[in-house]
Amino acid sequence: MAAKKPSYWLVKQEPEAYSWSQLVADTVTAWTGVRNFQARNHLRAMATGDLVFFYHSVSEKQVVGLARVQAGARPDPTAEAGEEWVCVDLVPVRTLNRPVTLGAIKADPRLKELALLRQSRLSVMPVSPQEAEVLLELAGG
DNA sequence: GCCAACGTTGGC
DNA sequence: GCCAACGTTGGC
Repeated sequence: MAAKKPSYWLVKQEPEAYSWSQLVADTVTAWTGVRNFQARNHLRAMATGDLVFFYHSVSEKQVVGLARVQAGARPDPTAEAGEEWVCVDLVPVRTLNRPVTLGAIKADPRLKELALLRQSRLSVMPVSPQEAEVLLELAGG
């Protein structure tokens, strides 16, 4: 049976809280602490092998890396008992050749529907295959 | 530092 | 169930 094509996602984090370089150093991290229902639903929809753009918010405002979902959603160990938050395990794939800045994303009409622009506070969001292709192109391959 | 967007909380 | 108040996020 052929492997299912991976879906693409984007996660947002302030580099001061947890940076891409920290993920590279850790080699794997549990993406815990998401406390928003919409973001949680996106986490739940992630499958092993899906690819995840890593965006540094606030101080940098740029996509800096590409990660992969090592294991799909499982209960978030940092959640209070009785709550139903989930997390996924992310591993770094590679650092982008060139970071893709928020300005560059805004300037590209092909990315105008990107959830990052339309819902600035959402921290986990889907990226269409077409949008992923554009992001990778802007990142220099 | 400011402010807009938006999610949550609590009074009614 | 509505909505004002409040807290947080994140761009500028």
